[in-house]
Amino acid sequence: MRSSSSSSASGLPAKRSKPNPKTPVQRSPFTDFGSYMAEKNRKLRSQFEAEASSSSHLNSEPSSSGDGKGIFQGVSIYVDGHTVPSSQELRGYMLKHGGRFENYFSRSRVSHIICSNLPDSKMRNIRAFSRGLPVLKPAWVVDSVAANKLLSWQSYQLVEYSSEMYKQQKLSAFFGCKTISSLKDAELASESNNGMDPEGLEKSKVSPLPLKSKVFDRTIQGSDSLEPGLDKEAKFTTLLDERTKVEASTSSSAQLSIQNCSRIDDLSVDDVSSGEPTNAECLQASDMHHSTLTDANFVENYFKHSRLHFIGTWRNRYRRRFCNMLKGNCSKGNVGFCSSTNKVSVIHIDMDCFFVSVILRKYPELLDKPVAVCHSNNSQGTAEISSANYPARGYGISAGMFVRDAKSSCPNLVVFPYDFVAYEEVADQFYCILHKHCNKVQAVSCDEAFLDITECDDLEPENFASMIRKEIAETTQCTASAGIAGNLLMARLATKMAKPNGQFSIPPEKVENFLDDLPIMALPGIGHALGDKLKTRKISTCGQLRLVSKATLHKDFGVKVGDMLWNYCRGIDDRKVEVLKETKSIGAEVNWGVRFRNTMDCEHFLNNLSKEVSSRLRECGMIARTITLKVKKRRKGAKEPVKFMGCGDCENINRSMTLPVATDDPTLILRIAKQIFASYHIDAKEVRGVGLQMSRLEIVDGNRQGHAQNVIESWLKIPAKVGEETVDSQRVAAESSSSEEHLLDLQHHGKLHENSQLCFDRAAACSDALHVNLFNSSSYENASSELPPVSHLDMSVIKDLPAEIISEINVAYQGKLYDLMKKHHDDQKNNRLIKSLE
DNA sequence: ATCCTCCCCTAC
DNA sequence: TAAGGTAGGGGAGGAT
Ligand SMILES: Nc1ccn([C@H]2C[C@H](O)[C@@H](COP(=O)(O)OP(=O)(O)OP(=O)(O)O)O2)c(=O)n1
Ligand SMILES: [Mg+2]
Ligand SMILES: [Mg+2]
Ligand SMILES: [Mg+2]
Repeated sequence: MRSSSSSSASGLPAKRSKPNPKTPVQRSPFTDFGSYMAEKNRKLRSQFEAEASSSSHLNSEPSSSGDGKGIFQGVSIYVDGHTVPSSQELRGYMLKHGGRFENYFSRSRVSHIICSNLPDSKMRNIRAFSRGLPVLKPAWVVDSVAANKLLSWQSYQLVEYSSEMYKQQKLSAFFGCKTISSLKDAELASESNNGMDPEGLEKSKVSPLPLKSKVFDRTIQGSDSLEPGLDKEAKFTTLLDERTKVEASTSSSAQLSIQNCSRIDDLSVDDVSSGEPTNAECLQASDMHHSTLTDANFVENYFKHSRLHFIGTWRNRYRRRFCNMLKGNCSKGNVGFCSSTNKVSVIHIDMDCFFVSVILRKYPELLDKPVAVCHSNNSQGTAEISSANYPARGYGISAGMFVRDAKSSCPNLVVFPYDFVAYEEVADQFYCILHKHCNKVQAVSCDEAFLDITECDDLEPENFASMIRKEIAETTQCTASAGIAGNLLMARLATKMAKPNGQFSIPPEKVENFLDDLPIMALPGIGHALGDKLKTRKISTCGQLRLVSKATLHKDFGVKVGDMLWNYCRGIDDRKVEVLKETKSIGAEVNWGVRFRNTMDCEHFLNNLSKEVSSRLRECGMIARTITLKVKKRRKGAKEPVKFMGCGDCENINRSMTLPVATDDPTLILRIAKQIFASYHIDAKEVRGVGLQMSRLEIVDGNRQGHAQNVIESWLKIPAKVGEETVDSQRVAAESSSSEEHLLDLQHHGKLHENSQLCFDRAAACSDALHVNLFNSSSYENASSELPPVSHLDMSVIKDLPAEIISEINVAYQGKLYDLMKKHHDDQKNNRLIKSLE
């Protein structure tokens, strides 16, 4: 009540509501959602007003210049990197003149980013990082103070904003013309696809409709289509022996030829050991961006192209975009109270061959031809298939398979490159539709969710499913399939039966029969390891698994896993449809293209990874106490991996360290990571993968100032290590002091625990938290950042748009549009009321 | 018992 | 050439 009224007061040109709800009260944005949104909208409004006033060079905020509240009223800056004047001075200016200063970047709390000139290479990062907020020179603040008014920021921009490209993309998605969306990504595979790739082809055309060409026809000729009517067994058998990834050292094929390659010159290092060929010497000149040896910015570039990174990070983007939907959807609904009277009804819905379906919207004539999505079309290549459509699956092609294996079983396979922006858009549309029709949605992945429709009485489950599928197909031009059953397990199994483009219901009385011959591997939670273990016990179907006693299962697999097996093979599943639970860990790892010549290379990489992890923590508003370094080390005797630039057969070496105080400081994370790495005592040349994971998370304190003080305070309370009274963090970090290393060893052997905290010096705690972040600049991550502020939208126009489009725009604005529309609606009523009273 | 850390396993 | 990530569940075993 209270919060919703205050949010509506601040969300609008709230001239007649109280001028400014007192700002100094800073509540945690994450504990009070209403005020969080209110604050967010307030920020956007002030930004809008600052922009609007730019032509006249006057601040349009009526109160701010007149009533002494200060010229920076409503302005909240984040200072990135070193500036002149210093960030502390800028902070002083802001606070003195009614503005705010944020120590940490947050899209919701920052209205302007202040940054000094940077080298070109860093510009891109800033651009991505700014997320649509103006990036300005410090002079904007200084000059404004001097002029005693808020000056237009336009002429102080550090980065010119040309977001037109993206806006067009976004609009094209709304109106179903999909000509532009992947032009930019087309070059990805065009180089490798030898002109056989229809994506590359399209680049040379302007027509929105793909025309057939000779090359094109040749690629698709002679493909057989898959016989449609597969029965249950057939649908599930592929799951049994799909194991294709064997790291055997077949010496024959695509081994890299060892060449005399020129030494990399931008990182002059001369201690490359002689004798055996080094990592650097194994590379060819054309490898520029494919390994850590040649690409100083490898981490960022790698993630930009990684499909697994895309699907792995999607959940957090969803969390942010649909946070308001997640809030109202409390999962405590029917936990069995009403289920006695009303049978629980669950729908599982999953897009059909998602990545392929998305691209085939532009090539409908290929729908019945074998098509896959993959980085490479090279029939010798070890690139992995991401998704294969159903005709392709008829040839045994499935996700994770090497493209050379796929092409060898199906030479006519058409391969498309990735289009992550498009997947993101379709996923948004998908979830928009789900949330529109159901308030109990459990997101599983970017193309898959559970719905609890027990309380959607107005429609039979089957009709509900077909209604939703129809809307998804019409909106996204991609098909989804649905499973309907009495619990999550059976609904998920039903979906497999339903695919492609269908739906399937398993009523309770059919459950036993359905499961009898079902291969156990088809059960969720049973993968290769469990499958093998059961196979040695001569168990391969659910029917056979049912014959094993619960006690035996407990003994062999533990209580929880034993229960799961016992329940699932009987179709029992107690889980409820739930919203996303709180995050427990945040991490980043790279196990491809990792090749180091020496420790320096490795530490450079750790530096980038620390920044990456730090920025991910900050995006989530989290800090962490435990840092885990994960390293993959080439196993003794293992050859160069069969997969190009892969990690091959490795030993995993993981070790964690818990800090006295939670952090998100990249400098501190780096220091710990280096220490742990040093404690491994391994040769950097043997490293094939590196990861950093942060756990023991805490939600960041709303008041960062207080937090920073606490950190410093508690760090200062820790007694300094003997013989380490100098606090030169740079030096200590750089030389990786051997005493620290020993301390870590001791700790790991259980001799020290609390004392291990001593190995961090005070400088780390006091180190300046401001720094240049290396944010990911993948376009899908900024998907909604380059739009105009939501306050620019004209509600009277918006409200007349088709619901579909409103919904899309709402997603683009992370749900803020609906809020604003509601406020607009309420305000209209108020206006009328006020008018009638006057 | 409960909480750790260090794994392995699973899913997309 | 090619982009083998991410996060949660849970078991084993040790510390408390
Ligand atoms: N090993 C995997 C599994 C999945 N994906 C990506 C591509 C898929 O399109 C998407 C969704 O995964 P699904 O398991 O839902 O597979 P599909 O949607 O492709 O096929 P299906 O029709 O079986 O759902 O995730 C991937 O890149 N690599
Ligand atoms: Mg799918
Ligand atoms: Mg899926
Ligand atoms: Mg399984």
